[in-house]
Amino acid sequence: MKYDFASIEPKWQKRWEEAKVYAAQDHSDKPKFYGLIEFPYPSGQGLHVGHPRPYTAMDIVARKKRMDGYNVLFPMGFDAFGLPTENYAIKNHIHPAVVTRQNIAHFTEQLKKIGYSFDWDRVVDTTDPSYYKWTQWIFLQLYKKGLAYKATMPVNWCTSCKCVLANEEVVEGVCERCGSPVIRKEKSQWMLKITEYAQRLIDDLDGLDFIERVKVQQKNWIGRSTGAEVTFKATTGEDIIVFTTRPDTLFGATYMVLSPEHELVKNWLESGKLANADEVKAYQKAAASKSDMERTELNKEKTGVKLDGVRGVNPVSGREIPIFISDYVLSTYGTGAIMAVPAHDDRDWEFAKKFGCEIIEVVSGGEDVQKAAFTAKDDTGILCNSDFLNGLTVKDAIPAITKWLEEKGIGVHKVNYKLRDWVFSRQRYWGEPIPMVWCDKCGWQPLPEDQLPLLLPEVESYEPTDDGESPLSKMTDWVSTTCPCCGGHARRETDTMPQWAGSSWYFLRYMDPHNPNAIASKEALEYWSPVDWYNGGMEHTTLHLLYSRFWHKFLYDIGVVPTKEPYAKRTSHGMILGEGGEKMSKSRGNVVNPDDIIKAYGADTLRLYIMFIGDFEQAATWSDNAVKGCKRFLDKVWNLSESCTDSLDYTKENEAGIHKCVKKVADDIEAMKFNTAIAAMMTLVGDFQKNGCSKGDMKALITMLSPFAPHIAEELWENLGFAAQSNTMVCQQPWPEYDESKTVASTVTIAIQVAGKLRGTVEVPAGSGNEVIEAAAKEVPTVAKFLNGLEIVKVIHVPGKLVNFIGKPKA
RNA sequence: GCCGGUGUGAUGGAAUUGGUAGACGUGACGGACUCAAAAUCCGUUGGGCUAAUCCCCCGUGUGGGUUCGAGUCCCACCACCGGCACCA
Repeated sequence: MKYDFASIEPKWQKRWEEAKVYAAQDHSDKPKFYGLIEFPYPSGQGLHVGHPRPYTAMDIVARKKRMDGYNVLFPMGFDAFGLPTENYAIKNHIHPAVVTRQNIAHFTEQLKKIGYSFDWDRVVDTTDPSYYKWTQWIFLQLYKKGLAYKATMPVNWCTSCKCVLANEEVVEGVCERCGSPVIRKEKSQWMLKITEYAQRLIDDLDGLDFIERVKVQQKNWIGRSTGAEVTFKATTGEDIIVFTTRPDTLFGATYMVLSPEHELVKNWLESGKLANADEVKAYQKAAASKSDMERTELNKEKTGVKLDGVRGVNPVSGREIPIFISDYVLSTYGTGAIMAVPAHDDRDWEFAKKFGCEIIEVVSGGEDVQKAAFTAKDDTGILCNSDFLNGLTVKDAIPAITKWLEEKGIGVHKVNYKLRDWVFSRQRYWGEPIPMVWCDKCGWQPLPEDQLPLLLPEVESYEPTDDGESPLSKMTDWVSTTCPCCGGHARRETDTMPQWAGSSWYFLRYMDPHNPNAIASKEALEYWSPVDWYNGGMEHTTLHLLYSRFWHKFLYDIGVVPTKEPYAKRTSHGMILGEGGEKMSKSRGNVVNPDDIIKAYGADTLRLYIMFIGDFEQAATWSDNAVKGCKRFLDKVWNLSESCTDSLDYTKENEAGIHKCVKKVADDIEAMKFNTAIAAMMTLVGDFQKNGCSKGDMKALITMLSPFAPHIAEELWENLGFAAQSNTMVCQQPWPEYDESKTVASTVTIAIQVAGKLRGTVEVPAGSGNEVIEAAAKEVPTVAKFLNGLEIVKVIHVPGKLVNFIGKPKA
């Protein structure tokens, strides 16, 4: 009989589903394992080969854990709100909900064809009102704790999506999703105070088993820096508070710079303090109209305007210094104002050169500060021209001056973060409505919880508008409501939540997906938390992964979830590139559709290849040819099952190899080295072909293979009679036993080196003593040749591996 | 500029963490089977030297170093990839 994957695969998919073999148990004496992969956005194009890489990896892990006796939760769902669906709906005049339903059905069908062991009874869909009810509920809790607030500020505006973006969604000045330019727009937005959690988001990384680059990237993004806030006086009497990481250089502050949007500038303009008001206003206007792209452009020459009529006073030297406004000082970081120390900061130096400001060296040890700034922060710098700080190292001067400033009441130690609050409103239709109501009398009021979910209304047109109003604002019937506080006339918030809302807590819903009374029951949360292993893409490190950690910490604080962190372990997979090593894309025409591979070779071959393709964490290049190698391997396994002997014992020649393979594959799965696990099984199959094999040998092989290629494994399990015998499927089997003593061969090959160079090998009985090995080694002709004329001064033995003779020429 | 990663045959990638570099797969070449092809099976496949699949020499981005021994550790550099970037 031939290996007929096309009939085998649907057969077992059906049987698994009917027997619900992959359903997670809510109550169990077994230890629990919660394995999670990032749920997909169900796009119209369906799955591409990038999806199965993480899914197959976690599926193998989940299957292995079941074989190890765990109660496994391995769920799947759909992150279905979002712009592509909305845009597709607009173009094709179909309601986004209908499009979403179709896409989810298509994805589900495709995923089932690959044979994943998902618990299909726990599917979540973020667009389902019974789901987003709880997304809205979490928002209300955030609001009640003061962590959601409405603020008017310049925000990122995508010119193509016609929608605001979070900082995390802007990549190099363009929209992360569509690549269109992002401009700054003053808008009133719902914000989430993620900054309140900045320190905890850094600190709690320490206890987590996350791959290092994820931790590093999150820390960089949060961007903690320590320094001091120092109060300067303006000659007009106001305080100007600046943030600096180098309070030690305070004596070298020769001018100040405020961001163009700084409050004091407005005040001075309004009160007529500035002689060059027109010039200042013109600069403000120019800065405001710049896009993010222009503002962050590299090597851009510094611009700015000196304020005429107001000066600052250096609080330590008492000197009057000029004040500038410039867009190199950001209004959104620190206090929006800096003291400029051109001698010891590159940016200040550049600005000072252009505007002719004084450069005073206050840290010696570098080159001439008139030629370049000396920025070293280590012990190489010694303070000078700094009164009582003179002679101190930078490291010592920072705490000294900070203490002094605090005593004098003109400065405080201060920590700042680059992380900004999360801009949470979107001016689009296909998202969760924000459950807030505006009353002219009572202000913003949260919708009472018993009115959740606040359903997304049916609308005629969901087109975004140029003026930045949500499509929902046109639904006057829906918008118009009563105030929950005073009962008077009120208006609903018409913006919706960003895509990241639903995905910030979905892993909790899997624990108890149908609960109408809570995001999940206390018992379910206690039992399943935390996620034991979460695999996902690096692209979500400073988006979804950070946001969901923030939400989880908040839910922990209000007593909803039992753990501080949602995910105990985080791993990440590399991308699958098209043939030729380029990113797969429709325009390049190098997209591989998993359906085609399944049709031609079967799902098991697809699974095997996608895991064999290379190092799981690195990018890998797709190769149609290499797929065939995996198919050939499965063909060999199939043929062996038809030629094996009836014995249920391991064949003597294969026994050691099987035991080694059992250990190797188990270890490799845990370490996500699926490629070498498969290679080990390929080698074992080669041995079976050479030595012949028994049913018992095949039983071990099939069991090990089953997490990787589950369909063929079930079929062979049945064909060889194991199913009838045990009345189980192979996926319910325990992992084969490993006995180290069985792997010890009777002889070992010892490498022989002379002066560290390989000169031959020798076969000796296992456990031979050093003398025996040395004697045997010296007999080897190629070795003897090199030892001839040498006096051996030292012999190094590596047990079971190697012997190395060190000699010197005989006198 | 700062942070992180990677660099090994024609090719995707292995190497038990300092101990026989190139496992396993692909491709290529040779052979068996076949009228023939496909499929399958067997063999060869880093470079040099050679009659030789004997032996020897060279070989893991480059240059140094530590070590009996380095793809692996240290120092300096080069190239590519990713993240952050006027964050005071």
